[in-house]
Amino acid sequence: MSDEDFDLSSFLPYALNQAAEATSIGFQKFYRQQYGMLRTEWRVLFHLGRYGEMTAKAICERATLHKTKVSRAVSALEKKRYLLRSTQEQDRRHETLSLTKQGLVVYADLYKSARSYDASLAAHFTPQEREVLNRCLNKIAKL
Amino acid sequence: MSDEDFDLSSFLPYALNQAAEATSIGFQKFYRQQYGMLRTEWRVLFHLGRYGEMTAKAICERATLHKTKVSRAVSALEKKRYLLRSTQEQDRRHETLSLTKQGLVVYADLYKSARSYDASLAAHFTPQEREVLNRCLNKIAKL
DNA sequence: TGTTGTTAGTTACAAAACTAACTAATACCT
DNA sequence: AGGTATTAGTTAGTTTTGTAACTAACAACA
Repeated sequence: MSDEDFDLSSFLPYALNQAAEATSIGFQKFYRQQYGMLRTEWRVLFHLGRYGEMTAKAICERATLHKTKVSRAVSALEKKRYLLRSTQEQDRRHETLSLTKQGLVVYADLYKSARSYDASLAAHFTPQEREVLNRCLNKIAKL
Repeated sequence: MSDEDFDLSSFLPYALNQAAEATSIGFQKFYRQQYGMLRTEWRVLFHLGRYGEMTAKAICERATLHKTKVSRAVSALEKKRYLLRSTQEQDRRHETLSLTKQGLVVYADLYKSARSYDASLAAHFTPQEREVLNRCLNKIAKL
């Protein structure tokens, strides 16, 4: 690659950020406008809805999120009555988080929105492109 | 796709964010640790170094950045003596931004780092994968 | 000329994120 | 048992971002 070809759009961290931001802004309206949620809150909600009850620590690890961010998201979701905490008896440092009825309803709605939003993005690509894109992104995320 | 297959790693906005964050963290050490720069500052510096002098407005448009963000980055770069502003005579609302000698040196160094960092990322993929990845990301960014 | 509208860029205030220090519970080791 | 180290999670203070209102310069047109 010659020097002239290396502009920002071919610099992977930049291209990833631009693409990530573009899609995030589009999806925000579902969780932000409709439910007043922040991105981290949506992620925590999704984790609990999709994978079942777990501790904040487990969410941190699965989502690569810092514990302070998760702690605040959990508080916010609790205040909205979307989740419940329950301290584990055998080790009172852990608290199991689980969605309330209302939380499950919100999750179900956002889950549907996520799927259809994802489908609308996917429509711009061939199945092969989607496969490559998905594989590469997940590989990068684990670097 | 069945419901069970739709987890976060296959949700494009999420996968993009995770990948973007992973690569950004890796590249931060170059501009942040070495030069105390923020991401927006690096982007502005790169624009001026790569494409030559231009106004803040032009940078906003090329980089899809909000004007307040650019305004602050320009002030920071000016304070570091990496760039100069000069008000255009024919329309005194515009100011042309250009890198100082020192700014050019920093740009050259970060440019080299960016290229080698990018190459180290690219090494994980086949030329074909890189091509698909690049094309898809730039397409998404323009949606 | 004067009024209205637009544009480039800045500033002020509020929201959100990051870092580091903290608390409370438990484990480990003597 | 008692002291030290870890671990889960929270809180406090700073930095960074986002939003909206602002200033200054110019344009357009009566």
